Amino acid sequence: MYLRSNITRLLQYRSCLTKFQELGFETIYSYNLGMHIGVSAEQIRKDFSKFNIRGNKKAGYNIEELITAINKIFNKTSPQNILLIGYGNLGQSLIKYKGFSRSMFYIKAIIDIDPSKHKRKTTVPVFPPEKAPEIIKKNGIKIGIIAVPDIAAQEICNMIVKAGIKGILNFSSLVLKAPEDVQINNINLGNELEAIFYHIQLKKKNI
Amino acid sequence: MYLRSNITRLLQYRSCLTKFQELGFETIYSYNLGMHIGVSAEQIRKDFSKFNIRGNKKAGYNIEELITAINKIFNKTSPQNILLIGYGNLGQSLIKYKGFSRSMFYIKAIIDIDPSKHKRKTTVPVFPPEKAPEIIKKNGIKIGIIAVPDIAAQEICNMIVKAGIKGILNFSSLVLKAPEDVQINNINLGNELEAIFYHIQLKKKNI
DNA sequence: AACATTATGATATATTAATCACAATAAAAG
DNA sequence: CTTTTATTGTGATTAATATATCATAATGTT
Repeated sequence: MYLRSNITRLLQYRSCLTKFQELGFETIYSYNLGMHIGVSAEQIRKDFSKFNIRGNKKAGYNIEELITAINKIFNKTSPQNILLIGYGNLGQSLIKYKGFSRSMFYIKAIIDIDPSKHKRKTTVPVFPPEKAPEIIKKNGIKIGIIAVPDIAAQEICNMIVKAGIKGILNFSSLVLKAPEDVQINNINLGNELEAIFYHIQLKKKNI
Repeated sequence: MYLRSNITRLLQYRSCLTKFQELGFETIYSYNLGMHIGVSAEQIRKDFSKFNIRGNKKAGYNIEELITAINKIFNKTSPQNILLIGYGNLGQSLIKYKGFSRSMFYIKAIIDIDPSKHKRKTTVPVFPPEKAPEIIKKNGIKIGIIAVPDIAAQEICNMIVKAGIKGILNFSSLVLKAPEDVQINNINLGNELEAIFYHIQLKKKNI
């Protein structure tokens, strides 16, 4: 399957490189990295080349420089604030998940329609939907995480996009409609399992 | 972007169809469904055709039959047990997430290396890693969710694959190596945000 | 009989990756 | 210092995959 884009690969390279760095390596060859990620050495070099990352002929790539260069591509210069919409099971899980802050993304505020949640003492404040535009504009928030039931997802999407959101991580199972300049990535945990299960059965039959 | 596979689309069709069904519709035309999902009518019909789903000329497709047919493709005849490995922040979030059971996937057992977690009173029992093979075999578990730190992911993967796991939902940021017949899907929440952020900046520059 | 829609083939286009090829060059070896 | 060598950098070509478009026969409904 051809589902990996070059920027997905870059992120994979980075985590692999971090691993090598922790193991004490200082340089790495394209061939070596490719082996570990499962792509060809040429692919590795072309990806780097495309982003103007240069190696040292005969000596390969300096791992620390590589990681720095990749970080620069993703512009991790300043922390980014995010808005979480939906404080149900999934939303609460996401708040507890520490992986975002590792990547310098911070959930600045939460939006939920349930008034009882606005009064709760939480580390991140919870607001009603009508407050969303104000919060987005005041904090210059560019990314929203949609973790509301399907039925409410498109409406919320429209609202936050109108308020200035340019990127959405969508956990609903709907295909959200938004202007071209809004980047939407979808994650559906249930669907992932269904797809895995489907492929398992397919492979079973193929034998 | 060409990142949608036909089975991903089928799942999208299903959630869209459910929405239409809730709104009281009984039939739908390929053109109509396509509009809502963002693909062409021909694409819709070809996807259905590939899986031997037939519509009614002039009258379109019966929504209920479509949903049933899609469910059949994903073989939702019996609930599937899953093994969760890693009971840290992410793992605990996944346990609380109710979306899996909606898709008839149930987390049967949890594996974690921390002994203090084995004694905790949890709805799903927590076992040490060495128990994993036994649990997998005894329950005929085919799918595992890897939610452990990167450093431990490959080792865990090897162990559960050896014990009979055929599908893995991998939340670590490593590219896991496993035999061809093991289906691995990757989710990395931090990377998703980074990718979104990257695209936002890209689009900003393009204007 | 008219018509709208499905079903499907054929063709074209786009995207991505794999493969081959080879010049350039820094490092290592002699 | 010169030669050798391994690796990068990159173009060209091919292949694989996915999607878009066009075309048209088949057919159930009106």
